Amino acid sequence: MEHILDLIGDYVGEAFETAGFDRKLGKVTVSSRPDLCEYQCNGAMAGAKLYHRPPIQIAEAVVDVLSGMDAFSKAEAVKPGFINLNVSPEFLCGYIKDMSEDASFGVMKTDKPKKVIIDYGGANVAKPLHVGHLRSAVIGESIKRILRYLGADVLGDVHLGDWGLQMGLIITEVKHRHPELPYFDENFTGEYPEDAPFTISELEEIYPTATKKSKEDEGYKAEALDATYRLQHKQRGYYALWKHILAVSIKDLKRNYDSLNVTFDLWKKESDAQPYIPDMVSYLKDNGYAHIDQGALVVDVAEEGDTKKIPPCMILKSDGASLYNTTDLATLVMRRENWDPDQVIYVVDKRQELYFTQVFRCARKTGIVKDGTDLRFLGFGTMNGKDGKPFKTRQGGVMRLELLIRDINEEMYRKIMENHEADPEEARKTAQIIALSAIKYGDLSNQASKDYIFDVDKFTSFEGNTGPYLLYTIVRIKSILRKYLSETGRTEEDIRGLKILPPQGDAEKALLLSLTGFAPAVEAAGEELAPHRICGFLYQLSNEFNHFYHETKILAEEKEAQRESYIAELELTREVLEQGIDLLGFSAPEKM
RNA sequence: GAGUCUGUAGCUCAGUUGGAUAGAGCAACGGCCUUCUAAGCCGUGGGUCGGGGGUUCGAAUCCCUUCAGGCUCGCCA
Repeated sequence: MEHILDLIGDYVGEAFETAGFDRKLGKVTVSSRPDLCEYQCNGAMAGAKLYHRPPIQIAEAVVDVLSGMDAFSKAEAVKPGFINLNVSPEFLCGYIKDMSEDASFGVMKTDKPKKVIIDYGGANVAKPLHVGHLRSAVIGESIKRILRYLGADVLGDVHLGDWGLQMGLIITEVKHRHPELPYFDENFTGEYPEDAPFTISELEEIYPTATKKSKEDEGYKAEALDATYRLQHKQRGYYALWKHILAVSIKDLKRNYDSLNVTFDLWKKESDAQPYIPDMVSYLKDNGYAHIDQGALVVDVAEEGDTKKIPPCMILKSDGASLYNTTDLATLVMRRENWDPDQVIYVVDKRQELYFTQVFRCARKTGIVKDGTDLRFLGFGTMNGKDGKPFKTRQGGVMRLELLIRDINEEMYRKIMENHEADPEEARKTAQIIALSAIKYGDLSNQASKDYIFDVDKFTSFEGNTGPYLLYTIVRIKSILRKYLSETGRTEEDIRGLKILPPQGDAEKALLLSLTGFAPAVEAAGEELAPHRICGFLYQLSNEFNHFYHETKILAEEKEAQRESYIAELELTREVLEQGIDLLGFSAPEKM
């Protein structure tokens, strides 16, 4: 379905052509001066040089043609050479009708779906999620939904950190506490227990304890290194214990991500990429890509035109061990073999940008990814506290994500109970829904690449440009629709068949005009990987709706056809808003 | 030191890729609830878009310069 801007642009282009100018000049944008007009075209000014004529003359000639067209209720040429346009209510109504019948509200799905893997989440096994993980999860989830909505074939991969010294540390600490366990008996040949010898909360305590010990005690550290080595060489008992760590930890991570409404299609781990490393390393060596420098195996990735020296991409450390780069490159090998993606998007802290530049260049240069694979780095800024410094607990420690969410849920629950009489159980559920919208919208409404301030007070006050405001708007609409159904005895199916009439008043027209912005907003968000574009659209739409709501008696409207038209408009607004917040990764309650 | 990002109202942020008089929300002040949810709506005040040059019909947006801050800069992830 063609966008309204293109549709109008076609008319204006035609008018340019009829008046004797290039139709390319007929590009139309939403007006920057809504007090003057709805849409504008600046092509006359661009054409002034081309045709050596004053822009206003060109504009006037074009306006002469436009005035005869049914699509416009106003077309005028203004001072330097602006062409100001209002669309006719009938034209707008026609577009809205098409939009409401379109399954994706006018969004153009790609006919050739590309295969995309989004690498987000960034969780580590045996470590609780903390606030630092929030942005990756929230932004990545939204990007996944947006691209999928645009028709791409998308896989979200959590890419779990489950390899390396951290695992050795945990195993060592477990060994110290329970040396009698069969995992540490090298002569043990039987079946290992099915249940893990620790719970998730024990696991979360074991890791920091072990880290602390290893820093203070050389012997302990050596033990951990040894355990890591044994694990990586799949010593039976260690490997079995590691499996327990994974199982316990992943179960807990899933629970946490679920509570954020974040889901992954792939639960791949760093360890899954390990088998690809040896072949990859020999490939890099044999083809002359990698060479030894200062004892380490590296691939040069400097390119002409670099504004600074880009250090080489290190493949193996001077002790021969692999490192993060190795795993990430091997992961690309694995992804190519298993899924052959056209695009891989990394949603990670922006401080890793240089590092990923190295990895991307190395992957392209060496053919680890096929030509044309689009490797995208979507770096996000730091989540800061009110003081502008990285978000911390009151004690100055790292804030666990679970606790942050719980705090906001509590605060929300308190607010609901304070404002309304509500069933406590119902209120708990509603509080969760609203709190999630507050957290996610607070993040997504900012540009991802910028640092942003996570102000708990602001988010729990829920006024203005916030998630709860959007939910409130949706709930209002739902409430009216419910009442309409019960008054008329009609079904939700009936509502979809109601006819939309050309808008009568300014508020109604503004609402419909605002609705037409859905497709461009979603497409822009997809192209720029920028969910905040959708936030901006939804906020504007909500404003227009609330304005319309206050000006219009909907259920009390006397003319039935008009009332039905209002209801149909409400339904479309609701559908668009709910689709919009779904793309952001949250949903609306029935009441609040 | 080099590179890079950021700088817009007291605070938090937008600004549709160069358009007209730079917009919201908080905070401040003033209105609107016997009528579809007031978590709302309407209004008032608040700006040298860090500073300075340039490009052009036209700049918050592009170029140069300068100031301030953040981040990064080979064996961590």
